[in-house]
Amino acid sequence: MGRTPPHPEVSQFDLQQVLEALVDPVRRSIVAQLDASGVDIPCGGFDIPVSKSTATHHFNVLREAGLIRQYYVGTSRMNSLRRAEMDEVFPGLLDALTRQPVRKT
Amino acid sequence: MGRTPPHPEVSQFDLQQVLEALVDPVRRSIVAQLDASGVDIPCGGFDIPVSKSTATHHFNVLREAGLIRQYYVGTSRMNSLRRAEMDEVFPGLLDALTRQPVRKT
DNA sequence: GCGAAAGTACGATCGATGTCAAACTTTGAT
DNA sequence: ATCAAAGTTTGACATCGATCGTACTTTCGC
Repeated sequence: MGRTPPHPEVSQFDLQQVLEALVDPVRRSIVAQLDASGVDIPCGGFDIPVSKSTATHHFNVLREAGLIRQYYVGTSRMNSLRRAEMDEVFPGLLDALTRQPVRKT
Repeated sequence: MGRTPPHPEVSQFDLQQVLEALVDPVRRSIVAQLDASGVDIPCGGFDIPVSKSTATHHFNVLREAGLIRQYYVGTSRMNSLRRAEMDEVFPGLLDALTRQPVRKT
């Protein structure tokens, strides 16, 4: 593994892509948990009701949209919320979403 | 026709449903056009690249999510953005979205 | 009344996406 | 060296939703 996956630059953030990422409740929950905790969290450290392979998919979608940054620490893939960068490009968006609890299903 | 379709109350607005409505570019374009014009617009008065039956579907989704209010005037169905009510329940959300241009696709 | 205009209803289609299981890879610890 | 832990990859599957065409309904104007 060891390789750092590609991350989009701020200038490439796309609203459509960000919305498609955030419309999924599992992914919105991941973002909410990152936002609430304030620290980076490994993939396995989230409370989400899906299998590991599905989780991998969700993290990929979030990373490709620019919502999280991922880096390895040993065998763990850490996830960091790109809060400031998102706020810069889409001011108010994450605020509006994290202010609300994520729906159950 | 003549009958007024059902509209959700503010207390029933659901973030998941609102996001699912706004993730579609056509629907986001409808909301943006309503927001920009400031006046009510009949279904046929929007600049959207879909057939009439598809348009009907999109307006239904927006209405059921609480984003627009619909009422008949003759054979025309008028559409009104429920801006204040949305802002009340999801402050900042419409601001964040209408601030951005709707992507082409 | 009749025709046109504005939508709606109803299927049907087709692509996208969320999901999982199984096999694999990489890293750290013993 | 071996094993376990943490993710990834791949392929399959199922569901959902955007789309359209056609037929239908309602209302307005002549």
